Amino acid sequence: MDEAKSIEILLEHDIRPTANRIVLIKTLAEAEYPLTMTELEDLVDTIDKSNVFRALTLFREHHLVHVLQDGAEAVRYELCHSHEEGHDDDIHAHFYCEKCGQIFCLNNIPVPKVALPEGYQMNTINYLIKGICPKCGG
Amino acid sequence: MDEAKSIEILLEHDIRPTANRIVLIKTLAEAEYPLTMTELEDLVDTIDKSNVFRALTLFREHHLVHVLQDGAEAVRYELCHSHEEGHDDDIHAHFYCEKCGQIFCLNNIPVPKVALPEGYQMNTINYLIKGICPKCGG
DNA sequence: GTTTATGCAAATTCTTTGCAATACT
DNA sequence: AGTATTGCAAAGAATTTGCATAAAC
Repeated sequence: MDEAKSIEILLEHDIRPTANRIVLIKTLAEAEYPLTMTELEDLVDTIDKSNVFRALTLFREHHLVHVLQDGAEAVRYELCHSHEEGHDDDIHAHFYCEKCGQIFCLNNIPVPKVALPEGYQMNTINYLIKGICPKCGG
Repeated sequence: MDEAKSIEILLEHDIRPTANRIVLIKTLAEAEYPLTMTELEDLVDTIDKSNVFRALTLFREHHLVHVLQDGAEAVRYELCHSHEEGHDDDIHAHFYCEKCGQIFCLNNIPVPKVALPEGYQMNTINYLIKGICPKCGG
């Protein structure tokens, strides 16, 4: 992505296009997969991590980036219901409430499967729906 | 869950049923949603966190628990492709390779949607397929 | 008696904040 | 001038390891 395009994107989201932010956008755009903050830090090691952090926070607030693997922000464990080695035939959907932060298991909603491209072998699926739960939706 | 059942589960997975592990299994089984390590630590505050950590690692290795929100273990950012406030109409599937740890965007695989129970409002979906990527699958 | 599990302390890593200096309008 | 942005340093939080003791087989 060229600089002009980065600036355009920033302006579209009402963010002042500073030099640092332009580099960050460019780096994010060119990455082949979503980056962690740390990876982004390492790719643009001219920018201090506190600033990377603040830029990403700002981008999120302005809906310029979205966060993958949730907003619960953490590794979570639950018991497997199936007892076979290697895979889990009880994969159900989960719901993450963006207001109260709680995770709900939607046990009776099986995870829909998709056809994978050639060469990919599926083991399990994380299907996390994010939104507002009944309690918070009032 | 009673103690006998916890012991049975541990033995089924070839794990020695020590007192600590029995408590951890019981706690995980009774939790209404997947727990973070920290939450588990707090629920069973008799057990040191290093031990909780080692027990969970063991459980994972023996396929007794599975990990939600991936094994990349981290919050990741990527550019939004849609520019509308509040939601993202470019939600596509992601693939996490359990061997090399890389995340792949499956851009041409849209995330399948499911019908939510009454009261839940969806905002976005994380659809993460875990398995082995073409490179690692040889 | 040998192996396995545990607790404590401490090392790492990752995320976040305080503050003074700098850049922008 | 006044507000927004930045870097540095350091605080917090979460995860992970080393090691000596205790428990299990």
